[in-house]
This record gives sequence, C-alpha cells and structure tokens, in this order.
Amino acid sequence: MSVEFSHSQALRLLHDVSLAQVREGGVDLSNRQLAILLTIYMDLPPHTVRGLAQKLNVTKPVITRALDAMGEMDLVARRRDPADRRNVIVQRTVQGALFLEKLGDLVITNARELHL
Amino acid sequence: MSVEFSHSQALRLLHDVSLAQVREGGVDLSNRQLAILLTIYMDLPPHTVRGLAQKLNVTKPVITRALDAMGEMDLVARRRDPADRRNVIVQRTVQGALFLEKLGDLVITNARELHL
DNA sequence: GCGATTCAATACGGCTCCGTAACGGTTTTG
DNA sequence: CAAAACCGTTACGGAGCCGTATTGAATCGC
Repeated sequence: MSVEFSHSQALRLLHDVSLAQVREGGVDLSNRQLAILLTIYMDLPPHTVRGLAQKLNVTKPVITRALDAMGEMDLVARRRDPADRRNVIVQRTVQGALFLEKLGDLVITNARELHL
Repeated sequence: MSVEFSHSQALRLLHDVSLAQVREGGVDLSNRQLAILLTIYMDLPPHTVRGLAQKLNVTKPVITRALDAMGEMDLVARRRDPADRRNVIVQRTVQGALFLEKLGDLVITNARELHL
C-alpha cells in the first residue's frame, strides 16, 4: 500500500471486505467473535477464558459463549490445562486457520484492487 | 502502506481495529449492519431497501430491520420517495458520518502503527 | 486440612435478529 | 377501472447473545 492512505480508502476497504463476506453468506461472526478469534490466532498462547476476557474488556461468560459458538463451527478448540485444571486453554484448529487465511486474502485482494 | 502487505499484517490490522472497537464498548454493529452502513455512505445514492437487499444478497426484511436498528441510533434516516411513493430512500445522518469518520481514523491509525 | 479464592460454566429473564409468509399501500398494465 | 405487480413493513415462531448472579470444581493460604 502507498504511504498515503486516505480516509475514504480505508472505509472503501472495509466496505469491500465486509460486503464480500455478507454476499458470500457463509460464516457470519459478530465483531466480538472476530476480535476473539483474531486474538487467539495472532497473539502468543496460551489463551485462557479469563485472559481473553481481560484483553477484550468483556465479562467471562461472553468469552465462554463465543467459544461455544465458534467451537461448534470448529474454528477453535478447548482443552483443560493439566498444570492447573481450573484453567481452560483455547487452541487453534485447522478450520479456524483456513477461515482466517481466506479473510486475510480477502483484505489483500481488495487492498490491491484499490491500488493501496 | 508499502506495496508488500503480508497476510499476517492484514489480519493484524483487522485484529487491532476490531479489538479497539470491542474494548471501546460503544456501538456494536454486526457485519451485516456495517456492510449496509458502508454501502449507504460509500456508494452513489439513491439507496432503496430493495436495492440494498440485492447489493448485499440478503432478503428485504434484513434491510428493514437493520435500518430500524441503525435508525434508532441515528446512523441512517428514511424518507419516502415522492416520485414513487412505494420506495423508501435511505439517507445519511450527521451521526452516521461521525461514526464512520471515527472508524476510518481507527483503520488509518492502526495501519500507521503497523508501518503499512 | 479447611476455609477462602479462583477458575470456567451455567441459570435466568430479556432483548435482538433470523427466515418465511402474509399484509397494506402504491403503481402499472391491459 | 379493475387486476396484477411491486415495494416496504409487519407477524410469527425459533435461535442466539446479552448482563448478572450463581454453581461446581480446583487450588491456594494459613
């Protein structure tokens, strides 16, 4: 992308990416779910429910429910921490990695089309 | 942004933007609502319910409900088309423009921090 | 060892959104 | 000037997420 990156170019990029996702009609994540998913995949593990809740500034049930929903879609997996069995370790999945790969490609493709 | 724009940089940008929005705790739009809002503000008017439904590949009630929700937040406004009173013209609002301005700034700020 | 603490999950009532179908109001058609 | 077509909205039952409060399991502190 060029160094100059205008306001309307930023919004156009968001528009094109979100529009492509809506039109595709596939997985429809909320903003919260996306933020959780991206945090799991982009930040250093390990990820616990409590840790994610603090990072996102939301309550723990929000994380639990989001993991329920995304676990159902095989985007993330849960595992008990053997060292401290109170904790739950959130892990990546092949399905989740594929989804984010596709999402990243979508951003790059649309950015290129905008000559950014 | 540089011409080279890696996969992980794209996801990192999305992560930072969505995380900032979640942590902020303000308006929480679904992906569909965001796509509708950005279409209204980025594409050429006039915008009708039917036109938006076709553009986004969703049913009309989805648009009606999204306009209800975003109208309640003063992000968009509705007006009957005087020429053909069956149509509803969807219009921008000051509040909506401010929201998108803030969103665009968020993208640009995070892009700069990633040295894109 | 035993109470206090911490963890994730669950219960609960409420709200929003979903898709399908039906509905009134408006315009076009023949 | 009726019949058909079109537009946006509403009705309906179902599903998902919300925040708050509570639960059960595991660990810590004394």
